[in-house]
Amino acid sequence: MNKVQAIINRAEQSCKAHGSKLTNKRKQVLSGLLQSGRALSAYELVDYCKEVYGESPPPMSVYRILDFLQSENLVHKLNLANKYIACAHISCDHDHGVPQFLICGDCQRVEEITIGKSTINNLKRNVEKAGFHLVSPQLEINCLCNQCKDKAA
Amino acid sequence: MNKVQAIINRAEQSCKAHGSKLTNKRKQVLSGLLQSGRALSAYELVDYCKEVYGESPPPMSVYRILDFLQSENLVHKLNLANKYIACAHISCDHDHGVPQFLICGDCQRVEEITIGKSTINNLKRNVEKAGFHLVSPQLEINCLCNQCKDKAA
DNA sequence: CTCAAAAAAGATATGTTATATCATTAACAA
DNA sequence: TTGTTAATGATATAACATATCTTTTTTGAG
Repeated sequence: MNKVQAIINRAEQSCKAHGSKLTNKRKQVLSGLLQSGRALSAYELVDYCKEVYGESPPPMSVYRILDFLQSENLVHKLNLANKYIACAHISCDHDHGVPQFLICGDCQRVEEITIGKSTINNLKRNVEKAGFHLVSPQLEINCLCNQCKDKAA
Repeated sequence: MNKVQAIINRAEQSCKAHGSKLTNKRKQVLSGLLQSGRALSAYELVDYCKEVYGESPPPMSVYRILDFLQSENLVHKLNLANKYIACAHISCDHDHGVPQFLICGDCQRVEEITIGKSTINNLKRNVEKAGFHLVSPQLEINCLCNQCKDKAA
C-alpha cells in the first residue's frame, strides 16, 4: 500500500470519527492533492479527475468537496494563490494548530510550518492594539524557497 | 480644499519627484479609493468612475492604473480580498516600511498597521529555518474589528 | 512649429476563479 | 418500501484578471 493510500485511509477513519463520510469523489479530490504534492486550483482538480478517473465532475462539485475537506481539516485553502493543498499532518496524531504557509513565488512550492506561540502572541498583541481581533492566525507568506533564491543569484 | 484633494496633491508631487505623472484618470482612480476609505475591486472602481465622472474606463485601464499607483506606493493590493486600497501614509514624510493589513471578515474594514521589527524578525527566523527566504513581509490577516466582534457577541 | 517616438488610455476578447440555483441520484433509517 | 437527508450533477452567471491590438495624448528633438 503506497503512502497516499495510507493517508487516505487515515483520513477516512478521521471522517468516520466525526460522523461524516469520505466518499469516492471526495477521495478522488483528496488524492489529487496528495499525489501532486502541491497546491492546485479547483479547475486543476477537475482535470485531474478527468485524466485519472475518466470522470469530469462539474466545478461546483469540486468546490463543494473542497469545502467539505476543509471542514474536516484535511485540506487548506491558500487564499493568496486561490489554490488548495492537502494538510501536511493528516497522519499525525496530535491536534495541530492553525497552519502557516510559505509560498515560493517562483516555483509555487508550498511549505506548511508552525510558527512559535510567542510570535503568534506577539502578533496578536499588535492586532488587539489596533482595535481588531485575530480570528484565524493563518498566515500566508510570499517567499522564495532557497533553491529558487540560489537560481536567481 | 478638502482632505482628499490635499492627499491627491501630495501624491502628484510625489509622482513628479519620481519622474512620472499622476494623470487625470489616475487621479480619478486614486480619488475613488480615498473617498471610499475602504478596499475596492477594480470593477468597483470602474463603476465609481462612471458614477462620479461619467466616464467608464475599460477594466484593463483601471488595472493598468492600479499597477501604476502600486509602483508609486500610493496603493496597495490586498491579495486576500482581491481588492485595492489607498496607502494610509501618502501624506507622511517618513519612508514607511512594508505594510500589514487587518481585514475585518464581517464589515470588510481594513486597517493598515505596522508591526514591530522584532515580530518581523521573529517571523523571518521561522521562515529561514524552513528553508525559505522572506521576500515581502506584507501580511494580510483575517480579523474581526471590535465593533463587529461585539455585535456578534 | 512639426513630426516622430513614447506614454497613456481605449477596445475587444478571453482566461481563471467562484457562486447561485435547481435537478437528480444515492444512502439509510423508520 | 418509502420518505428524508446527504451527495452530486447540470447550467448559468458573477467576479477578478490578462493578452493583444488600436487610438489618443504628450513630449522633446530638430
